[in-house]
Amino acid sequence: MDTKSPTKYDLFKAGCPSRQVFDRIGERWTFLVLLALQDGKLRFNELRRRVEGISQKMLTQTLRGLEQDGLVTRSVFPTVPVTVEYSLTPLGTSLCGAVHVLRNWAYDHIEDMDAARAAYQADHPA
Amino acid sequence: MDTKSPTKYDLFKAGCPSRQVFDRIGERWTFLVLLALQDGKLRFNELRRRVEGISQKMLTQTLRGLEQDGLVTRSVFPTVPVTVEYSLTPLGTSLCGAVHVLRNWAYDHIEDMDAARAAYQADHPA
DNA sequence: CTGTATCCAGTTGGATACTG
DNA sequence: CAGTATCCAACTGGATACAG
Repeated sequence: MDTKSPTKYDLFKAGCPSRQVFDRIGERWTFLVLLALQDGKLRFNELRRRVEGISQKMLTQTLRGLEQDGLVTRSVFPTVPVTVEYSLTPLGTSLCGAVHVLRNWAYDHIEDMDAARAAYQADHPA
Repeated sequence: MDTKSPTKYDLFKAGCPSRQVFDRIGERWTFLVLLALQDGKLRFNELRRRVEGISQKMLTQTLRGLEQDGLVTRSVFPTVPVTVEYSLTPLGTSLCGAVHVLRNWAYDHIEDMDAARAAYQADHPA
């Protein structure tokens, strides 16, 4: 059991590991960039095209965050113009596995959630 | 295989199930409230005390979101003053399972991420 | 106790222009 | 190609006051 004791890290305390990771994952684009890289390395603009709706600014920012956390590797090749490749680190690949569980849950239950929202609207007239 | 085909829901398209669920989970307090309820029903102020740092406004807002998505049930008892209990629905309990995978990943790998951030700082002097 | 309503400072993130 | 820099409109969320 590698998991730290609840005494050291309280789930409901600020700054616990869960909050750190969920803060990163919750950044809206992070999990998409992570999943986009799971099949192998991609260049900046390839990523940009792959993830619908992401702006250049947010892609840069998201990648920097992932790089800092040791989840993604940035490789620069001194071609002209420059070539930059991004790929998952082993840690990033590992996180991807956990993200997939949530992703699969989403696909399997989205209709239940949609139905619940419709029912809620019906019960709560404007 | 219940998972919908990639044709119907493209992971990288706006509005796909993953984005909807991650948007909700990513709301900073959502996953904490979800996990706080996994051991049974709680009242509003019990939840408030359990989740460190959440404001009354955000707790209300988070609970309304979870309720709309069919993840949490709100029960009002006409006592004086009023008593309100929140509990997970089966759908919410199901989501909790997926959230736990990510939570456990966080506990198991937070030190790797901390180390990566320290290394990044060392390599990128201000 | 369990909220709702309002104010407002801080953050987010797109658009745009520019660089090596 | 792969960014950086800047502006700014929109959204977020805490604090506070009030209510059933």
